[in-house]
Amino acid sequence: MNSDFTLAIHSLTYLALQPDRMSTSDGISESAGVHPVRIRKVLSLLKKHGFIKSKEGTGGGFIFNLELSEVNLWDIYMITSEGALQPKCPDSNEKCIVGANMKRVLFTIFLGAEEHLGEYLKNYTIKEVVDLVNQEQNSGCD
Amino acid sequence: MNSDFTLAIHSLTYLALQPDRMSTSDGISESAGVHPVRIRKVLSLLKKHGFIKSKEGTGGGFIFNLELSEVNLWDIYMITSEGALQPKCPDSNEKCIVGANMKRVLFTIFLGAEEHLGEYLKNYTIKEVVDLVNQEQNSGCD
DNA sequence: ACATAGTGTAATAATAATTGTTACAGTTTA
DNA sequence: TAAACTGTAACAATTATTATTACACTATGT
Repeated sequence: MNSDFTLAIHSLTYLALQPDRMSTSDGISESAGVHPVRIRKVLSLLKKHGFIKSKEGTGGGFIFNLELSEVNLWDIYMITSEGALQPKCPDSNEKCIVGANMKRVLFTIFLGAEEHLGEYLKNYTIKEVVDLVNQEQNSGCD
Repeated sequence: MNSDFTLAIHSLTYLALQPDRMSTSDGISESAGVHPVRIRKVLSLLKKHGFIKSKEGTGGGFIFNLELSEVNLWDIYMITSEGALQPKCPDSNEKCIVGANMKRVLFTIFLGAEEHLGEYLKNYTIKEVVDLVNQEQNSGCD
């Protein structure tokens, strides 16, 4: 699974815990253990879809723009990773009945798989994720 | 998605259509458009689990060992790709409540996602895949 | 017996995908 | 006008995947 998906979840969870102030890509990247530019790339997608707001300049950063329960993991999956389940089949032999048709058959099956996965992911909103993170009971940020 | 999974499905479908004679890794690799050594690697896993038989030497090759409807895509997934849904999270900051706990929370969620996917994949046996391939109606192998 | 056609598998090379880094333009605040 | 940010593009480094080579081993046919 694409790690943009989990970075997006991580970032949104981070923002959810800082509802009253802007968080910087540096802060989030330190929490997530990746480069700040990657965070900005992922968050730029989330912003485009209205999940968060951003502000440039001193004191700027990112902040949640919706209720936590309005954003579920399927939404995030679709934005960051739609089609990621699809296998990248090599071009197979069109002269063979298997080679010629397998790609289409698998495409259909995996399309269904993605939809099915969607039903599961819709059960988790950022609120649920935040609750799960809190349940694990560890120390807070520096 | 891991392409070992789809190569395994491709190979088994190929074998399903050649029930009376052995197929070689060369033949399958030509149909699938990959290197024969990869086919042998993937098929060696399937053999280990009893789905197929193989025979070395002249006239040897691979052949199905079960009823087509005894092998479903979840079985194949488990053999070739178990855990593939799990994202490879970078090591995040243990001093941050999000960084410290996100990995475990995501692990749990994705474990559930894989189980859920399993329910879907169990609906497809190789028999169904063969039927779908035949429905697409293209020319046969050389 | 021995040439031929196969599997089985390890080691390595090539390629592709992902991730990190640098650079810099633009924005906001003080 | 300096400092602290976002937004992006371009490029470098790393990692993962795939192809290839090599060769031991096995069975068959002559």
